[in-house]
Parts: sequence; C-alpha cells; structure tokens
Amino acid sequence: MLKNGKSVLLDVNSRRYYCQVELAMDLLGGKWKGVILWYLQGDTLRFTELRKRIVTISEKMLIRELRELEKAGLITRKVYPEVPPKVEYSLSDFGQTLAPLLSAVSDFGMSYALKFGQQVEE
Amino acid sequence: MLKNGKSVLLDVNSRRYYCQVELAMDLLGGKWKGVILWYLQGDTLRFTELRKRIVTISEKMLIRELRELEKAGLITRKVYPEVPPKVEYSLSDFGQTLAPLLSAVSDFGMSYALKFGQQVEE
DNA sequence: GGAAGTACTGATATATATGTCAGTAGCTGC
DNA sequence: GCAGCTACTGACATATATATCAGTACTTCC
Repeated sequence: MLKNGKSVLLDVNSRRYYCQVELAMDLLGGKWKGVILWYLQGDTLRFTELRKRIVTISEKMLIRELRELEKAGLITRKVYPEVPPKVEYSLSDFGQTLAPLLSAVSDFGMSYALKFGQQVEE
Repeated sequence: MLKNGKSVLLDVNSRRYYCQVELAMDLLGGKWKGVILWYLQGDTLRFTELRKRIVTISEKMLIRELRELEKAGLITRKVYPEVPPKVEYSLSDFGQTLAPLLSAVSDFGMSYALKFGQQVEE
C-alpha cells in the first residue's frame, strides 16, 4: 500500500500483481527455477550438463522451466547448428542482476540446513 | 556438487535436498509466503491486518501459510487471551535473517516491473 | 436477544505443477 | 543397417497448491 492508502498494481504479461514480491515469486517460484538459475550463475551450460547437475529433475521439467525463464528474459538460449544438437544456456544480462538474490537464497538455505538439518555426503 | 564429485545431501524435516537453493525455495516458495514475510518485516501484525494488506489472499491460505512459516521457525505467533481473539504475528529472530533475501526479492520484482510492466494506481 | 467482531476449521472443488513414459530427427561410427 | 548421441515433443497420470463456501466460539454492545 502507498501512503495515500491506494494499492500499487503491476501489470506484467497480462497478469496483475499487488506487490513486487508477489511478482518476483511468481517469476522465480516453483521447485526448480531457483536451482537452475543458481547453476547458471557464472556458467554457460548445455542441456545435458544442467540435467546432470540437478540430479532429480526430469527432462520434461527442465525443458519447461528453461523455456519459461527464457520467456521471462532471465536466461539466453544459444543453438549451434550441429549434429548431435548443441544448445547452451546462460544468464541474460538482466538475469545477472539476480546475483544478490541468488546468493541470499543460497545463504539462507545453508544456514537453515545447518540449524535444522543433518548434512550427509553420498 | 563438491570438489570430490560427490553431492551434498541435506536432510531437513524428513525431506531430502540436493542443494541449499532447493531447500530454500521449498521453504519460501508458493504464491504467498514471500509476500507474508515481506509484510511482517519490521512489523508485528494481527491476522486481520495481514489479510487487509494482502488484498487477494483467502483467509484459508493465509492461515495455512502462517502455520507453515511458524513450523519452519520463521515467524512467531503470539496469542492474547482476549475476546474477541487477538493474535499477533512477527518474524522470529531467525526469520529476521531473511532481511537481505527479502529486499533482494523486492528489488528484483520492482526492476522487473519497471522493465517489462505497466504500473497502475487504483 | 441479536448483531458484530476475531481468528479460525472443515468439506469440497478446481487449478496448476510435476512426473512418467514413449518417441523423434539427423548425423556419426561401427 | 543399426546403435548411440543430443535436445527435445506429446500424451497421459498424479500430486500439490489454491480457492470457495459455510460454519463456530466467545464475548461485548445495543
């Protein structure tokens, strides 16, 4: 809410949000988007490389999430005209501005795990 | 992945995560948790006050999310033995450590809206 | 005695997210 | 000519998240 008691509305891609946090969580939420962005930080990765790093994701979901992140302007997809196919994913310039967010998320996850969880190596 | 090629597993509340970002997003994800935490930053709010601020949330969801955030140790619930009931919600000490995360999320949402959206006042 | 206020609960419905499985194109190497 | 590689696609099933609606307890105030 603003000082005058009115609410700020954000219209983005035909969706309406009442708060910038709502918008951000809609873009980054879900089970995998954060993880994908995290692995793409500072790295350019091929589809298969991403799949190997994100152990438990299904190919189906990985593709879908990559498409959505691309549509949102956060990542870039580069196709090489080769056989077998080669496609590289990386953060877009705008996606790079996620750096502080991603490291805050990572820090939080880590300190939560240290506080409440057990850590196991396999 | 660690340097030795092994993956770090996190066991938290009987759930297994392969990455701290995955854990964090599981705790904070969904449509409302981020917004709730955002409004509780620096404020202690009653149930009804929260509901008024988060215009479009249903009571059902607000209660459920508050319960989960409490269970996760991120917020504190204080009940006053009065009639009509009075219950106050605020960030726990640990929840306060979300400050940098929340402001990064808010900043990102704002800059995304400025870049791709229209802003409307109602 | 009846309405109003607060913080809920529960049943049920719907929507969205995620998973599983099978299959494909085009080239390479055997 | 057949398997293998890569980055996918589509049909379908299931799980989870979210919404809608009705109702409740206890007190105060009129």
